[in-house]
Amino acid sequence: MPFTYEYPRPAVAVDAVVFGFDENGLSVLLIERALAPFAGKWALPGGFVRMDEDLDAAVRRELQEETGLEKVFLEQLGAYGTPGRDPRERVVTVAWVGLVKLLDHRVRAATDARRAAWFATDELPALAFDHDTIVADALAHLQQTVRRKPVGFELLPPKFTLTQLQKLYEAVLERPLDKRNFRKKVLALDLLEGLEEVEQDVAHRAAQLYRFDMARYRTLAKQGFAFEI
Amino acid sequence: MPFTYEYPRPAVAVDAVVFGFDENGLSVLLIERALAPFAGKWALPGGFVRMDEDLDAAVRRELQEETGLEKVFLEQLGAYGTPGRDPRERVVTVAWVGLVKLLDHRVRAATDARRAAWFATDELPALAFDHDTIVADALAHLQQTVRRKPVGFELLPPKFTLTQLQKLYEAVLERPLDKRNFRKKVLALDLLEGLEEVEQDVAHRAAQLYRFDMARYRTLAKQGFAFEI
DNA sequence: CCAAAAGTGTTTCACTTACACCCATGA
DNA sequence: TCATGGGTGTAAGTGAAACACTTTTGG
Repeated sequence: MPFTYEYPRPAVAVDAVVFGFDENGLSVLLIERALAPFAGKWALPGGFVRMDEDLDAAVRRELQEETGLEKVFLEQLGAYGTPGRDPRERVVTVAWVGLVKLLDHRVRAATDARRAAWFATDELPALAFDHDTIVADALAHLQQTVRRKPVGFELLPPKFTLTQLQKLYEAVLERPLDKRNFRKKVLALDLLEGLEEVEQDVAHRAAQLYRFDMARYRTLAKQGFAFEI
Repeated sequence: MPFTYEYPRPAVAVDAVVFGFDENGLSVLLIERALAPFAGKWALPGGFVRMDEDLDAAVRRELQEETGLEKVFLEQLGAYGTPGRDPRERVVTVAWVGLVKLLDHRVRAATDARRAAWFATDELPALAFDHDTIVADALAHLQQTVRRKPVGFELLPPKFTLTQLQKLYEAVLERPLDKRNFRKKVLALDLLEGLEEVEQDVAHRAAQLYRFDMARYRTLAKQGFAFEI
């Protein structure tokens, strides 16, 4: 069932740079390519856009199919279309940055039909296509985003400690932060709701758990918000 | 000479939101559509990407062909690909934000074969396709960019006064700025080079002219830079 | 001499930064 | 009782914001 056009057309694809976070730091979700080109290499999850689906629907579908992830927080990163970036033919891809609560998703991603795995951002293998560039751009984008929106919380479980939150910011910004100043500033945002619970099963004083106030979160996310830390 | 593919493909286009600035404020360059759909409506300059050209090359070519503009400062805004955004068929467009020194280009743009004209950003007509949305996103992008990079200077003539620069920032940010604080901050950047000349033919005290130091400009543009004003 | 815009400093306040010790808990 | 991370306050410095008058020039 061929499709014919008067002028040649690039193929249009989507790719996702999905970040997760846990005690080992920041990770990116990759899949191992089964087919040429770059067979055996790791690459970003993604695929071709269908004619009747929006770009964000396409990337959500591909994430679901290839890695099992659903309900991912996604922002568009930009289009990559240099001729030759795919050796087979001209492909223009629209790249997205995704954030997930890693612990929720670790197992499902690894047990899918295609091999999918999380890689620490400081130990990434060489990737297929121009995906190295896209991941580097996505990291830079995340560093910017984290200062403007409280998206950090997209990466944490529903209940978390202030130390976890600080480690997350340190991992994204790649620099150490002062504990007292960090707590002062983040609590001053009036975004966190302190719970009556503490973490369990730790060999030291148990930390208080927090969750974030969704209403306040949406207000801040909409207004722009500047979290210089 | 038809082109046939196994699966259907969207068309891939580029569109440019080019901003200019003069004594009347901030303007956007539009072209009047000759053909359906939206014949007679104003739209962003743009067109389809050729198979052998990069995305930024495509937008530069279209700008040259449709408006006469060349050597425009361009940044990618993002991809727009919702099905139905073009009533004829599926088109994914990659939008760009451009900045030009308006006075250099005013005449050429208006004398081209197709009708092209500058519109003040606060008096835009209803645009074809989803171009209203793209322009709104481009304005938001410019407001962000202007705080992070000294791109404001892309919009001014080579020699300019501090008042012109302040008016530009006021137009982009849509709020008044304090004259003394503005001058203090912008001069503290060590980016401007004061000239021995003053403006001519004004009915009041003539203002000193400045130009910007390209080497310093590139340093700041690369480093990120934060110009909160 | 009048109109119009250019040019110029200081004070106040808020926020950022640097910094060190005691506390609670489980092993 | 020891090891581990949790939790807390203050002082100094820096940067932002508010604010009004004199100067220069051409008409």
